[in-house]
Amino acid sequence: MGRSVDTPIADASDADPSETLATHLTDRLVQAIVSGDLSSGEKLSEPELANRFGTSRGPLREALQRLEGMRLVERRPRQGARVAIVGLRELVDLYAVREALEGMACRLAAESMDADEVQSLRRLLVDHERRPDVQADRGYFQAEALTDFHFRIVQASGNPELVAILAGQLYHRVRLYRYRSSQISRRPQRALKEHHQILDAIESHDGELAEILMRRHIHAARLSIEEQLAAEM
Amino acid sequence: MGRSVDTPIADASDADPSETLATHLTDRLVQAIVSGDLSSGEKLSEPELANRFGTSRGPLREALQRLEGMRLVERRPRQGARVAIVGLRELVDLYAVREALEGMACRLAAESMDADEVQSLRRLLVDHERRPDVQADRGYFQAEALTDFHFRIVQASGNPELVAILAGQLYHRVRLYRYRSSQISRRPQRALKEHHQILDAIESHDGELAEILMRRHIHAARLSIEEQLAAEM
DNA sequence: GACAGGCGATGTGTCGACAATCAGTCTTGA
DNA sequence: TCAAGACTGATTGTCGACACATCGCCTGTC
Repeated sequence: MGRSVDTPIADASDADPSETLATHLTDRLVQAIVSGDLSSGEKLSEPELANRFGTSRGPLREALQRLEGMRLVERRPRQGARVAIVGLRELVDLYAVREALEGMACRLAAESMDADEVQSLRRLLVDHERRPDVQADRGYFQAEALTDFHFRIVQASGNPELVAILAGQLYHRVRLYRYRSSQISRRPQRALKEHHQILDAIESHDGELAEILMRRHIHAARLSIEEQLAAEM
Repeated sequence: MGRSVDTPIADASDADPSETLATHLTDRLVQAIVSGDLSSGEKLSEPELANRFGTSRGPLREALQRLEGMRLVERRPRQGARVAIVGLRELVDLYAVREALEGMACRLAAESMDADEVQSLRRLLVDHERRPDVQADRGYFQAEALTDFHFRIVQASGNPELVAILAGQLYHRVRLYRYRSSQISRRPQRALKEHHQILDAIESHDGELAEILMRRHIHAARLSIEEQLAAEM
């Protein structure tokens, strides 16, 4: 299937051994969406995107299909695809689900995590502490930091169904929130401290406490969002 | 919410008004899978299925993609698609997630459900009571019954993210369990009674109690599954 | 001046075709 | 006899093309 050599778009690295074009496109589209390159609610034209990424509409359609599965885009039968809109209202619902799910994950993690893993997570938190934005007491939670700590706890839960739901779609949607600048995370120092407390509970294998702390941690963030939502109206 | 209200669809049988071939295929494949027509772990050949359903590989591929999103099939890059395998082990994890999520849904439903909806649900339970398999004290929970009661409570939660997760994928996977004959539901009469109790709590807007009862309800089922899993080994 | 209806252009849904890859079988050598 | 390698057949990933629906614009009429 002669991939023309003159395609200007320099794909990260072609000759995908176990990856397919659609997988690559999916990743790049996710990146483009959460980074804001494709803005919320924007119409996604298949021919244009296909041309932009140097492929045909086939793989691109498949990628869009996957994004729809992650609920990052919404497709209407003959109207095309649009980037999903995640506003404060949706974020509140998302955090409510996170509260239930991550609370559960945290309890499971506390029951099964070994000392090495706890050590590794502790180092992660120490790393976070040193970041300049945290030192300035703002901006901690966004981007990878959220994913890092929470994601690793979720993975440590040992429940693949749970991991699939949270890491497979919920987190993507959370990242899609368009104004994810400063609102979500109130007081980074505070959040970081809570992370330490959660890890303490995990370290002592106190599942019940770990769950309570994680729920409270997320609940606080949710309240902060709700407050902001109320102020907005 | 976002459903279009202005489409006065009189008859939506053939001549797809707002449906596409891929959606039809998705429904039929889901049906074929949960009904056991396509057995667990079976290899799904694209040409064969396309021929069988009278379409080309394009829409079929899209349908498979969606089934992968529901985690009803697993696709490996160049190896094709297989029907997912949901055994007792996976079922246990699934029920653990259900416990957390439906408990939450039940609390929300209790807080927001009005008298009419409660009435309607009560009628549903009375209907279930009259079914012969329930009278014989076996077989209650399977198939639509599960979907009916639980699904409607989930919908009443008013949290679209929650609905998407549970109704959009988790329930499909639960239905995929291959030996869903008698094991899951222990004592239908008992389960039915619990359903009534849950509804009672919802009726009196006691969210906390409703959540506890629902969690206990699902937890009992999970314990039953775990027991069976232990016995199997 | 505003609204309804027609017209063109773009886009989506669907199809068939081709190249690379994978699974299974057969052959060949030790 | 068994193992390794080559071959054949089928299947997947990808592409380009075509019909119909949808969107936006223009025109004509009230």
